Order: sequence, then structure tokens, then C-alpha cells
Amino acid sequence: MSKREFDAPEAQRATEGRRSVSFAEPVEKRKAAALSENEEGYAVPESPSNRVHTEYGYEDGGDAADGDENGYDDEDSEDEEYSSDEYDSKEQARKDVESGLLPKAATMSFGRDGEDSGEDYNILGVPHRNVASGMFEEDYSSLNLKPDHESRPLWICPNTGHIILEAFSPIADQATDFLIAISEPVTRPAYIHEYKLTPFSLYAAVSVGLDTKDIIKVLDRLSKVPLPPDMIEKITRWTRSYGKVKLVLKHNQYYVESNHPEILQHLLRDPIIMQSRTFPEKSAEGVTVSKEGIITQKASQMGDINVGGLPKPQQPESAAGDAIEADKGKLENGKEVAKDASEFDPLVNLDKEDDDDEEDEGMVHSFEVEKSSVEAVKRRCKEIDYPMLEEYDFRNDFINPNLDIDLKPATTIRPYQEKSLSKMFGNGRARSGIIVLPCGAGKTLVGITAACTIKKSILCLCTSAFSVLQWKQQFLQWSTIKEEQIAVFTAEKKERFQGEAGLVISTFSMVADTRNRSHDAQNMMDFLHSREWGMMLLDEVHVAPASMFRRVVTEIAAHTKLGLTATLVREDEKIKDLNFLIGPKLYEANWMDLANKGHIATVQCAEVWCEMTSEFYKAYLEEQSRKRVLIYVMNPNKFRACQYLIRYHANRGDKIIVFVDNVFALIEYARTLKMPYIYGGTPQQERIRILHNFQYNSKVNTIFLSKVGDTSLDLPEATCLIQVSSHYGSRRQEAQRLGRILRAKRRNDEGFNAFFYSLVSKDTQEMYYSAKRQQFLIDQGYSFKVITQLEGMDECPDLVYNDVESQKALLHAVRMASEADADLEKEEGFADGRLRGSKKKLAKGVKRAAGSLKSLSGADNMAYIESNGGQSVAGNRRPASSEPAEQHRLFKRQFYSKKK
DNA sequence: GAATCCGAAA
DNA sequence: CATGTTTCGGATTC
Repeated sequence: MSKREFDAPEAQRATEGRRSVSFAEPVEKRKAAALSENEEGYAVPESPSNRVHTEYGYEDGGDAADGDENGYDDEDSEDEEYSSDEYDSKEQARKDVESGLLPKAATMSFGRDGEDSGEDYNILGVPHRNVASGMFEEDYSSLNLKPDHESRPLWICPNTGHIILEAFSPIADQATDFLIAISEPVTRPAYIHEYKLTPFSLYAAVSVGLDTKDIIKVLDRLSKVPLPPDMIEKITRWTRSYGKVKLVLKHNQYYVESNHPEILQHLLRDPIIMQSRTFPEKSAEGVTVSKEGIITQKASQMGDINVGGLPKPQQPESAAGDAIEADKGKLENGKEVAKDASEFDPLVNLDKEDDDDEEDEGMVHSFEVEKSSVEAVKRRCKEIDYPMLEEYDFRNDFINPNLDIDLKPATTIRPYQEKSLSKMFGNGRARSGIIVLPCGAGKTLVGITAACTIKKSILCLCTSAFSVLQWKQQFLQWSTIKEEQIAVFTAEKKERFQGEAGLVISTFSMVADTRNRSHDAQNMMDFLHSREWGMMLLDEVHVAPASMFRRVVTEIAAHTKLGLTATLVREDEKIKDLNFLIGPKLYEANWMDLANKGHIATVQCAEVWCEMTSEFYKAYLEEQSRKRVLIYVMNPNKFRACQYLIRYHANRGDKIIVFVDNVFALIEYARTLKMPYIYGGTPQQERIRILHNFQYNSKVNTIFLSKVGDTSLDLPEATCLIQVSSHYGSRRQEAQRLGRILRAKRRNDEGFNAFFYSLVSKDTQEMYYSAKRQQFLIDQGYSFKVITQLEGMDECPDLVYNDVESQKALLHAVRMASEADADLEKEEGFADGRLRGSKKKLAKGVKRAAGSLKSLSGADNMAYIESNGGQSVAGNRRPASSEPAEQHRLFKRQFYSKKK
């Protein structure tokens, strides 16, 4: 990463500071300002609800959720003037509509869902658990709008409790900050953002210092409708017990700690928690142990030390220190300001309350739990509504040795990175939790800055050995850490750091492995287990819930756990486990927001619908589901679309990455188009050569990649991405791939766009998966344009598979391939996965090259004859009438199958 | 250090 | 309704 990546000089930070409101800055005050501005003639959407109508009109095409009775029948409100300062994305939004992005995607996709009522479906006809669409089937005209509802940006759905934000409101930025703090974003398309309250979002809210009545008060202020009573009840219930119980790691042993003994007693009545409790072996002086195992002692020894030798805070030149100081400054500011707006006071005043607790009680109570059952206890506490806070008072930890590490003076961090860190260190301690930033937005630097703030031993875990090296390199680049303080722990290298404290970088699988270990590895593991870590840094934390990896999180004694990820989604339900494995989500950046501010590239997303040729479609319908995949991936029209897009973007000067998941298809595509390709079987040296060429050779503008490109491949920067085939409905994969073009350097050029194409064979299963995959990006505010016809493609006579005969030859090759595949599997049922892969590839390469390459080279007679000799002639034409029927049935099966 | 085996993830 | 396949990292072996 070059320095330009982090080019937020003071000036920029200053402007950003003004725009992006820190939460510590009173929303109330800003809002008040905005409101008064309205009164002074600020143009405000006259009838905001119209937006709702327009936006979701696609949903059911009807007016079920009609607000006419409330007087929202004004259809002319589309063009009011907004303050562009207050609402930047409005312009963008309008462009979207004009360019047809939004309505088109929505309308066309709607067709997929057909006439169904779609209770669990969103605009795209994709099953989605928590989507607002249901709202628009109910009649909410009875809702009691406040008289001045127009200036308030929130709606609250009385049934689901979801919160709808009008993102075009003049105070949307402030409202967003508030909502991010107390709730979970569900989906954030252009105009309407949807949030929901969850126990954990409120837990996070409490842990950053908000309390019940403030949450209710501000929410009520922002809402157009009175808060439903059950929502108030929920907020009250979920915040009442939160933050009262802490999990403390002391001397490598875990304690559940609270200032309220009755809460501990309550917890110990729970059988699961009781089983995990252990009695201390001996009691020190001044410490009493009840027969329940509750240890009572004078409020923390730390506190005593605290008063006297108050540690000097962060180094002034440290940006982390700056972040915290800045944050504290804001807090203090907040306090002062809040004296005027006294209602807001407790919102920003959190230190005081904590102190009160400790001082009032004077005593702190705790009981010890077994290390092995910490996860179970945490989960149980969450279940019985006492989730545990994990905080680390690192500045008062004089037991663990300090690590001499700082950010280099030249290092600057961007406003959103600062913001995410201020959520983590908001009260001067380190909180465990997760920070969600898009790829290319500088996650690594956030992690490094956190490490530089805590200044204790750090354990950093990544997914691959390659990214271990990357992290090491980044640490050396951005911080003052010395090489000898870093220990790399992978299969090849088992280093130790020098000195008492240091940084260990390793992989998840290295630390999670329970099988027989090599001697060195076992030694290293003993070392990792034997000491306390200031922080455990988890890169790509969405992998942590996997059964194998989750253990490391609990087994290694770390005071703080910071998870970093770009895509906090998984296709299984395990993602929720992260809440008690790591901690609440501390910060989540809005991708569109960062794109609008120029931190990541602006991406145009498109889904290209490729008509299946009749031969391929017939073959598709005849085949079993497994072989179908290959057929729709190899669809000649897709092939041609791909070639056309490559040519088009190559002429623009773009660097193009093409993803083809299926290895056979990958090789076919790449060889036919004479482009370099990399897949799992490509040797390391070859990979490096190809990537190097792609990066520096101006003649090589395209590479083809299999799944290897998703992770653990250091891809050079690209500006255009074409996805030919992919892994079922994995949203993570889609997002990760998009991330490959987000760091495009040219993003700062005026009007520069990166391009993301997803090629989909029409009327096949792929359409279902495609829609599913896009959901994450849509939730992030991206809109997919549907392209059914690539302009100018027909005028390119030199595209491949231009005639029926070569298409048939291709189909034949595909059929041969899948048969050969089946045969091969029978022959060699075992052997290494990787080897099997490469062997198969080799075998395939030989066999198939014979059949397919020839056929690709033109109208190869043999191939043609063979294909004619096959079954294709016999049933050449199906009765035309049967096809649509078949297709329709198919659709029903596919698109409704996921529904309960 | 490559070939092989294994487990696991997505 | 459950799914398959590719890829990875680590350890062992020669």
C-alpha cells in the first residue's frame, strides 16, 4: 500500500470531521439545528412518504400500504431541492434512477417472484429473513402520525419493530449515526434504510454508554410515529441487565465480575453457569469467599494503582492516541454542550456512571469459571439476558509487559478508521468486538492502530499463510515495531519474538489444529497458551464461527478480541455466534458512503442475462442437476458475452479479472480466448509469473481465475471484473470478489467507475443463485442493472461460437467432459484432494483437449460428426409448446423451493 | 522439498 | 430437500 492510500491530511480530516458526525456530538443538537433550518425555509421533502411509495411500488405494484388517507397523495414531490451538503447521495440516487439502475433491476427481478404474495421476499424476489417488504402488504394508514412528522426521518413498523430511515432526510446522517449505535442495519439501498433492534445491538449500545431512557427518547424524537409500547418494553428489557456483568481475565484465569452480588447469585442459580464455576484454591488477604464461591474484595487493586501512578496516555504522535484523545475531547465537548441540552447529557457521559458504580459499591464481587467452559457461560449469560462485557483496562495493566510499538509519525488514518477505533476505545478501555470495513478500505491499518494503542503482546490470526506475511509486512510498514519483535508461526516457520512482549502472526488452522503436532508446533502452542495476550486480532473474522476455528477464540487467553471483516455474512446461521465468541459489532461502514467520499472505487454492477441456445437449453433440461451446472456455464452466448465484454473493456484500458469457478470451464474459456489462467493446480512460480505479467505487461489485460482468486492470492489492482460462474448462492464470495476492484487507484479520477459483471444464463438455476448472491451487495446499497442485450455484440462477427455447428461441437465437448468426469471418479475414488484435482485436470486436459480444443478451433469435422452421431439429432426439436410449460414449472420449483 | 495424506471450509 | 467440489494448510514421509 502506498502512502497515497492514506492521504487524509489535516485539511481533509477537518472537513470530514464536520460532515461525519461523531456520535459523541449530540445528535439532538445537530437535529435541532437542522430542524430550525427547516423552519427558516430549508426545503424539506414535502411528503416524504411518497418516497416510500415510489421506492417500494415495485414490490406489489399496488397501494396496499396506501397512505392516501393521511394526505400523501402529492406526486410532485420528486424534484424538491435538497441541501446538497446535507444529503450528498441524493444526487447519486437521482442518477441511479435516471440511468435506470434502480427501477430496472427492481422491476425485472420482480418478474421472478411472479404473482406470489412473497411474505418473506424482498424486492429481488430473494428469500430474506428480515426484510421490510412485508410492511407494504399491511394497511398502516391508521398509524398515528405526529403533526410535525415531515421533519422526522424515521418510521417504525408496529409489527416487526423494524426501523425505516428516510435516507434523503436532511438529518439522515445524524440519524444514521444514532441507528448504527443502537441497531443492526438490515438493508441499505438508495433511499430507504432499514434497521432492526436486537438484543445485541442494544448490548453494543449500552456498552458504548447509552442508557435506556436516552435511547427511547432520541428514537422517539426521530420517529414520525409514536414508539410502539412493545418496542419500549423491548428496549427497556434488553438494556436493563446489560453491562452489569463483566468477564475479566486475571492471571490467566477467567472471572465473572460484578458490582452487584445479587446478580452473581442470580447467575449462579443457573445450572449451566453453576457447573462451570470453580472455587479458588486459596484466598488472599482481604478477600472473602462465600460458600457459593463468590469472591468479594475491595474494588480492584487496579483502581488503587490507577489513582497514584496514572499512566500517561498514548504518545502524542501516535495516531491511535490522537484518535482516543480526539474522542475523549468530543466526549468532554459533549458533556459541556449537553449541559444546554440536558436531556442528551447521559448519552455522551459514560465514564461518570462507571466510576459511580465502583465508588458507590466499594467492593467488587466475582466468581471464577473454568477456562474450558467460558464460551458456554457466555452463551448462557446471553440467553438469560445478562450478556457479559469484555473490557480490558490496558492502561492499568501492570502485570503484562508492555510492547514497544507505535504508529510511524507519517502514518495517518482516515476518518472512518478513526471512528471505528473510537468505538473500540471509547471509554479509555479496550472493548472486544467486530469492525466491519469493505475490502480495500484499510482494515489492516485499523488492526495495527489498535495494537499500537494497547501496547501489549498481540496475537494476530489470518486465514492463509500468505496473508500472515502480508500482515507482517504491513506492521513493519506502518508501525515502529522491530522485525525481531514479530514471530511468524506457520507450517514452515516457527519463530519466537525477542523480549517479554511481542507480536505473533499465525493462521487459524495452525492454532486450531488439535491433531498430532510436530514438536516445534507443540512448543509454540504451549507458549501461546501459557501467557496472556493483550489483544487477539482476528482477520476475516467471519471464518471464526466454523466449528474448527471457534475453539481458538476461547482457549487462548486474550484480554481483547478484535475481529475484522468485510463481509459479516455466512450462508449458515453461525454468524450469530460471533456475538458471544468475539463481541458485539462495534462499527460497520456503509460501502456506498465510502465510495461517495472517494475512499473506495465506485462500482457499476450489472447482471448480464445470456439466452441459452436451444441446443444447450435442451441439454440442460435433460441433464441431472449436477451436470446442468457445466451446461449453463458453457452456454455459447455467455461465452460470447464474456469475449465481447473483455474486448470492450480492454479497449477502454481496463485491467480485467474473469472468475470462473468450474475448472473445466475455466480452462475452456481461457484457452479459447487465449488468455492466461490460474487455478488451484497452477504451480506457485507460474502463478507469480502470470500475475506479474498481468500487472506490468500492458499487452496482458485479462486473467482468468478459479476460486483461488477469492482468497489467498495477491491480486494486482483491476478495474473490471467479470463473473462467469460461481459457488451457488454465496453472498460472501460475491462481496469478496467485488472487493477486488474497490481499491482501484483511478477511483479518484473524475467520473471513474469500476465495473462488475455477473453473467447469468437465462432461465436456469443460475438466476436463482445469482439473485441470492447479490443480496449482500444490495443491502450495502449497490444496485444491479440487468442487461438483456449487450449493445453492439451482434455487430461483432468475429466472436467465438458464431455458428450453430461450433456450438454443437462445444456442447458435445461439454457432454464428453461430464462423462469423463464421472468415469474418472469411479476409477480413482481416493487420492489427495489436491492431487486428485490436478491429476484429473491433467487427464481432463489431455482427453478434453483432444475433443474440445479441436472443436474450438473451428468446424472440426470429427467433432461435428460425433456430435451428430450422438443423441442430439434424434430429438432435435421438441414440440414448441412444451418448452414454455417446462420452463415455467422449472421456475416455480426453483424460486419457491426455499420457502416454507 | 516434493509427494502424499488428512481434515476442513465454503 | 439436501446437496458437491475445489481449495487450502499442516503433517508425515521419502
